[in-house]
Amino acid sequence: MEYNFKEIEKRWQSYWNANRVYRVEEDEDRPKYYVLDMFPYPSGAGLHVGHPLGYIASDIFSRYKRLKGFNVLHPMGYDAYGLPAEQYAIQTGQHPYITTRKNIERYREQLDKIGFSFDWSREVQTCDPAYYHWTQWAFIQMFNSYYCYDCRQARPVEELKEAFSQSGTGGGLNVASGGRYPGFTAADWNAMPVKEQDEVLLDYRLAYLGDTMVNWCPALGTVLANDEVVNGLSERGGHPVEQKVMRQWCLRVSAYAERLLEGLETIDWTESIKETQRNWIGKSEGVELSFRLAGLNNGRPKDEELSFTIFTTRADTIYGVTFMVLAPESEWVDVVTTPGQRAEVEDYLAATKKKTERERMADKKVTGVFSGSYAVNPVTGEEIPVWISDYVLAGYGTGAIMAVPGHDSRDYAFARRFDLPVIPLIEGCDVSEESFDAKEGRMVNSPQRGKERPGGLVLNGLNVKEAIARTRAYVEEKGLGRVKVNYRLRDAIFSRQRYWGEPFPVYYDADGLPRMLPTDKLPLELPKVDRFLPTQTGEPPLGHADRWAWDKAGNRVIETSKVDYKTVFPLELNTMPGFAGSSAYYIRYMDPHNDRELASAGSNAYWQNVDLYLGGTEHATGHLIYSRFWNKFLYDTGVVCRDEPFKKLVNQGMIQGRSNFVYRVNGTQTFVSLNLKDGYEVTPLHVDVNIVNNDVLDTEAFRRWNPEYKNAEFILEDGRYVCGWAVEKMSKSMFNVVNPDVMVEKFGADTLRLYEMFLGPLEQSKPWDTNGIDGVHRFLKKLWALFYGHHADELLLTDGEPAAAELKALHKLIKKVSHDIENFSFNTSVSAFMICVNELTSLRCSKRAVLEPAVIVLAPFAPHIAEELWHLLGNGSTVCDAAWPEYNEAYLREEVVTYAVSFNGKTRFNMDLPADASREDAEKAVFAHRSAAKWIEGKTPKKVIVVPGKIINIVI
RNA sequence: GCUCGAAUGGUGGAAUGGUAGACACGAAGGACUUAAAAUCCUUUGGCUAUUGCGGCUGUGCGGGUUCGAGUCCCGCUUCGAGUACCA
Repeated sequence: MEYNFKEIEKRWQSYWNANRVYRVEEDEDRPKYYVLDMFPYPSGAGLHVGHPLGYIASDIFSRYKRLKGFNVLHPMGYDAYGLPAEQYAIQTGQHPYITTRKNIERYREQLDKIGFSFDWSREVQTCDPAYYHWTQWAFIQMFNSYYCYDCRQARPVEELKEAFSQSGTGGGLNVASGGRYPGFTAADWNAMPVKEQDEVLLDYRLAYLGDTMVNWCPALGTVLANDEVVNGLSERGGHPVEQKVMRQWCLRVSAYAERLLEGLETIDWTESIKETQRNWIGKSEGVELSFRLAGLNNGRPKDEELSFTIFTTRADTIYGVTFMVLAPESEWVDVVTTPGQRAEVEDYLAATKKKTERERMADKKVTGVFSGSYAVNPVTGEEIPVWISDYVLAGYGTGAIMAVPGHDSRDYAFARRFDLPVIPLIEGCDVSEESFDAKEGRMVNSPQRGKERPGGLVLNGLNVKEAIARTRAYVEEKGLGRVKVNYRLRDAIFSRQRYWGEPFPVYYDADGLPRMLPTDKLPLELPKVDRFLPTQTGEPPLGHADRWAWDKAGNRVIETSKVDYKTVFPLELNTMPGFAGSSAYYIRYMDPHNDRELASAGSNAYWQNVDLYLGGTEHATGHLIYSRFWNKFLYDTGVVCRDEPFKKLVNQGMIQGRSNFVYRVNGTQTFVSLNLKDGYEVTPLHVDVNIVNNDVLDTEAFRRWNPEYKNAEFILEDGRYVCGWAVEKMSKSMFNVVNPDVMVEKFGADTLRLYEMFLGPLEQSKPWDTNGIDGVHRFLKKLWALFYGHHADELLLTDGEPAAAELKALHKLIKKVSHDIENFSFNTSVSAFMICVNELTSLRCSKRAVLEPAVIVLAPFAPHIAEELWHLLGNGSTVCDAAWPEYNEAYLREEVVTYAVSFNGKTRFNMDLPADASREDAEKAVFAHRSAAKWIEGKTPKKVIVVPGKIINIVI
């Protein structure tokens, strides 16, 4: 009987489905294990062969853990809200409700063909109201919380109110805020109208409405988070992005910066992705220093001292400060600009405002303008000019810097452009061509000779590290500033002016202040709006929903399109961004049908957090930061029991496309084979990889492929047309997209699964290349032949006692595969299967006692054929319920071991010895060996090194 | 610029400091076939030697540690990924 994979796979897929084989329930008697894949965006293009790579790996691991006796949670769902889904809907001119449903169906169909062990009863879809109920709920919890740095956790805003009414902002409060309001006393607070109090509180909430500089993308008609902007262009679609101040919902992710950083030490992720997150969080320790403005009156009373604050990590360079720079957006710009400079400054501000972020970056020209004012160096007392330039960012630090051109390359470029002085501060450094940015060397000119002040700061002779410490101490002692830790991590902008996302559970009261919906009114469902397209002006499409309002009785208004704001309040028109729905989905899988809470305490206590998370590195600074933040917040509020969501993270590499080329002789319809093309003037053209097999073109299919080529002629080599190839991104335009369905159709799911693993190490990016798939398919046929022979129809199975060689082949396999799975080295496991089957074939082994454990070991990799064989072996239940076999070292022991004998490190001959020979035995035997004398040449060996079982090296 | 990672045959890739190139593809030759497909067998890093047992060389480059280095250390080169006016 032939290996009929189509029939086998169909049979077992429907069996697993009908018998709910992969359904899991909490089971206190078994240890849990939670394996999670990053759930997909159901895009219109469907799955290509790259997508299942991680799913196959996690499926192997899940099945393995299950065979090892764990209760494995392995769910799947769809991240269906957000930009990609909506862009696809716009492109195809269909409503996102329709496209999303269709795309999900298509994904499911494709996934089902590959034979995954997902528990589909736990499926979640982020666009399902029953799911985003809890996204909205979490948002409300964040709105009702503030962050306390002292207790290092989120606390209810009620507590903050209490503290304000007791002692205002005094009383040692150390909490996260936007710093928009100056400090106040308890009396101030208690005298404030409620409306004003609410506005102040908004500046402390973890979910807050703030006027922030945002990344506005006109083409997409929405703002974007920092991680959605790449090189000043939108990640989706590559549209230009500009900076704009807008009132937006934000999440105070920055409050968690330190915990997000520290948490990395407790989790098992690759060093590179941890490093990426560390850089993204961007912790830097430095000092904030106040600089007084010199003699500036600008219409103010002369005695009023004005000073602004800067942040620096290089406090040691204080003696090299030759000018100050403010960001154009800094609130101090207006203050420092003198009447004489006003016109010039305003021209400059207008010019920088016009530029987009991208233009600012692309434009390497150094620009800036003098404000007319001078600041006083707090250490030297010198007056230095204050400039304005867009190389200083408003969003980082204080939006103002002290410029040290001698030791900062950007300051250096600015100083050279505007002819400002450069003072070297490190012994022997040369600043005639460039600045000396390295933090090493001995300080000089600090202070410069003749400029010493009594009791002043002296850094000369110290190294940079010491100088930084000395300066910090001095600054604190003299009250010139304070030690400050800055983070690059910004708050996440949480509003999108788009239709296809979670509506905010927010309405605006008569004062225009945001109010949360009562949680018992959730979910607030997304209204079905026909005009869902984004707008260039930033008016959210939900504005087209004519009944999008909330009445005082607490109901969504459904009766009237005339909104009477005496009785009815407008609902928030923005929707949440893509990462909202994906930030806590792993919690929802624990208890997906619970309509009272995100997940019950019991289910969370059982499943805890994700043991193994598989996905691409592209989410390093997006989803993987937001999820950790979201989870930490829920941890603070006691909803989940673990501080970190994902214990172990494995990143699968990307599958690139492997494009094929044909070479058309210029001006003809003649195509010349790869190795003959040098004799012709040719143009390489992409050709559909699906009509190329092992780089050989199916010429007939090529003529049919495109009407343009129906009369194509070929110049062949050895009777074949050989195509060229290149590794490129997998994309339709390069005709290199390979669909998993095609592979399943041609070779079967088991072959596809094995082959994707065989391709190379999981973490490595690699091109999809079908050139080797035959070998894997052949392996399955050989395995089949162990049971059925090649052409015979009778079963070869026997019940005999296995021979030593057979047991050895089996136990070698179990050992290798057990090891490999634990180390995610699936490619070498596939090799181990091939070796084992080859050995058993040459031993003509069809013994049940050998084949049965081998089938169990294969089951995670190729579940369909394993299930079929498992039943052939006479087993009733499914192979998924079997137990993973343990290997026995005793069968692996060799009776004889070959030693390599070397003289002075050169291997000269091999020698067999009993496996249990001691070092002494080995030493004795080597001198007795007939080949030894030739190499020893009568000399006395100085030393003999014996590596048991491997090497004997004789040093002469 | 900074950070991280990688470099091994024609190709994908193996190799706890111990006979480099497992396994697979491709290629060459052969068996079975009228033929093809399928299947099986042999060879396959390079150079060299062949009548046989062989010899030399070889893991991007240059050093080092070691009896012994693809593997560890130092210094480069190239490629890839991430990140960037972050003071």
